[in-house]
Amino acid sequence: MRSSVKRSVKSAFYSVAQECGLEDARPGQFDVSIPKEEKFGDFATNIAMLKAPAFRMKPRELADRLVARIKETPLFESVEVAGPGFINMRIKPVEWTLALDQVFTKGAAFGHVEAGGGEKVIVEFVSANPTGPLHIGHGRGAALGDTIARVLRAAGYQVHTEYYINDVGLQMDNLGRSTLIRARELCGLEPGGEPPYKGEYMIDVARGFLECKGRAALDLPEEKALALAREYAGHAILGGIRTDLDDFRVHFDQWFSEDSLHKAGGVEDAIAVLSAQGEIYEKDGALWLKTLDTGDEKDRVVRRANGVTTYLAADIAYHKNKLDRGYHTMVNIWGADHHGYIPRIKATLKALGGDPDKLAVRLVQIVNLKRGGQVVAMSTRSGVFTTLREILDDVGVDATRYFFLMRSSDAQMDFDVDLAKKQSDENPVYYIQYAHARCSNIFVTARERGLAAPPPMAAVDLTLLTEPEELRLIRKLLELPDVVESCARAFQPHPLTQYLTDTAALFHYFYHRHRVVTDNKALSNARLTLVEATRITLHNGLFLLGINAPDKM
RNA sequence: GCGCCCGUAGCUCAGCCGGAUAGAGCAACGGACUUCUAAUCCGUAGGCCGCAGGUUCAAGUCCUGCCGGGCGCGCCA
Repeated sequence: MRSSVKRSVKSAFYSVAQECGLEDARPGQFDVSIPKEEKFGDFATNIAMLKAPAFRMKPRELADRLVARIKETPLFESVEVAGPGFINMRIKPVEWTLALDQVFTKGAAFGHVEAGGGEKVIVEFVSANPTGPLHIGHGRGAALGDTIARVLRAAGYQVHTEYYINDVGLQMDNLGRSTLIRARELCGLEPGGEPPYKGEYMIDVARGFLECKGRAALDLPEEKALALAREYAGHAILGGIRTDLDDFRVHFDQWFSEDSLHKAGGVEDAIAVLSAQGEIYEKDGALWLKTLDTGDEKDRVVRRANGVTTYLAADIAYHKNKLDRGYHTMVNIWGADHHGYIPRIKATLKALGGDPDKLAVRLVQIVNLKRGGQVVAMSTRSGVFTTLREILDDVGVDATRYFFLMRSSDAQMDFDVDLAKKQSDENPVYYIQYAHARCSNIFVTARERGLAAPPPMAAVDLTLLTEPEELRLIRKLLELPDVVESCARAFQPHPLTQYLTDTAALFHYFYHRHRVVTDNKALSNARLTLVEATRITLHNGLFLLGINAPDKM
């Protein structure tokens, strides 16, 4: 609906421009927004205020002339100038009700838009080191990345999701060492030091290691035992991570191993290419990448003096790999503590001849865990953290996802576990789900009364929907495509949660004022159709958030 | 010291490219179940948008400087 209005305003603009002898005037960027106050109409535009100088007119004067033209479109009931030069437009109610038809013709695809034009996008997220279970902070990134991927798909992009596994290096050695130390403890042997990873989960990993490889593994030479432990523990922990993510309804198209990158020579290859471009130089025996001129604070080492490549080198190779795979846009969801990394990867892309703007990094701010009113600091190394698993078991998938998604990702948040548990019944997600269940239940009642529910479209006269509560709801339902598009553009899904809350509120409001199933069969059919449109909208919106839409609660 | 994020109702947070009288949920208070689910609805109350300047028809929004909170500034990953 908004796009139809925008077209009308544009064509009015060109007409007026011609009248004024300004043939080459362009409307440029202007707003067609939904006013906060209903009395201002269905849509408002600020175009007259923006373009008045170009026409050498006062805003209201230009607005008057535009109004005369806009009015010619039969879509509008009224078009008027208001305030400093806003043009307020009201759509004929019947146009709204008839537009409801698109919800049914699109069905499960209602809300989808073509904005992406099939462009290839890769969304990389979570990518937690396989050295411990996912904690609550990873959960936030997982919910965000997965939902961004869903929204981008709905917006017409070809989306690939990926988890990058840092399965090499010092941390994996530490993991292996922790496993061996815990295993020796379990066998009553001299542990041989403190485990680098102190979390209790390491004891379970060690137990699994002993069951799988046998006690004899401990008698192997240190190097062999370590390699065995490292490999076993890495797989075991990654398996747990996959299970947690599956249960959180987060599924990846690909799990990309850093180790595979090394083995395929990708890292050396990337360094060679960048060297050939003159982007890498040698100093103090190490190789440095020129990142300074892309906004970094200093150049960065990619290969140490001892010949070992750095973490950055692998990441460069990984992003080169993404570039080579032909993605138009690369979305990375990172923890906020990695923000210093953005200039480095952008520098890499630039050096490789790619467009640094292809990389869109969304930083996820810290999740502070609150328990008994106390903020608990978390650290994988010390083993003090609340796992995603624990939250899922306590709070449930739906509420947890909603909780993470209802806030902007770049604001820190406190996750008050006690509150989330205690007040789970009052979590706003239930408000939306309840609206959906209510829709379904109305159909049950309607069928009991012998009505087809939802009714076949041919039997429905939508123009019977004339109550303000009905029209308000219809207007909101038809906003979904706009919301999806703007969420996709910003890589930011949280407006969708607000939209669904608003939609549910308007539905509950309608429900309390009007009976759907009555003796008036024609009206009942029209209202049942509205209920079905609401149900489809809520269902599709919840799906984008990865939240269930129950038929019964 | 430098860089990034945040500061809006008692609490948790929305407020997009500047637009009309700054919103939602929770908490508080008062109402509504013989009627399709009361996990709902209606009403009341609650604000120096951190502070100070600047830009303009218009600033919570943009710019500058402070104040407060968080994070980052490794030949760690």
